[in-house]
Amino acid sequence: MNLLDLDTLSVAKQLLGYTLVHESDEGITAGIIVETEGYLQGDPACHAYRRKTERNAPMFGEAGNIYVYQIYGMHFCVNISTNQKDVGEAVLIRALQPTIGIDLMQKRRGTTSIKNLCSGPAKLVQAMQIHKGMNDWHILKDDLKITPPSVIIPESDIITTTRIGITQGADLPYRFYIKNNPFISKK
DNA sequence: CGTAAGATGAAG
DNA sequence: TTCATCTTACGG
Repeated sequence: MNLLDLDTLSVAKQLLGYTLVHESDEGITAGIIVETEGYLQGDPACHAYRRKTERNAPMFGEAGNIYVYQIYGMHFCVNISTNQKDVGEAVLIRALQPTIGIDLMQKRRGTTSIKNLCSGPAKLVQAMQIHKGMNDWHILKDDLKITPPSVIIPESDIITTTRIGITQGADLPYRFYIKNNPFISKK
């Protein structure tokens, strides 16, 4: 079965353990996805809740389409579009456990603490040098890609909670992370 | 058109 | 707890 054929919340869970890799001009950086959130149709926190606009258009692409947006005027976050074409749903990547190119991440982030490199959606975007030009790239076909886990994360090691930093839909249990992992976005 | 709020992070 | 910072999207 193909990961991207699943429904959005299933993709959000199964993405845990996958490695996100960016082959940039400066070098390769990579990290294990340890925290995700789902954004669905009918969900008021979803950028595609109301209608398709220039900003959220990548969410309506085929599953695997990349959606990068700017928030608070200074930060960027990265999502992977899910479901079929023309359905505005996606999974937000919230945290990585750094594995490759840690020196490069430290340089880009301006900090040496490994735990502080990718423990937040805007942090990992900076560490991995993800940018808006990646909109409409595909997560299996381009220089920003995912590779499967060597060991699948068991269901019992996946924690489900409400999402972070939103006011609408704050009660929906659409956030997932790997149990006991020290690299998630909260202490 | 004007403007409030936003899927954050760092510093105080 | 505050603030930096600016685009998007909604209301008038």
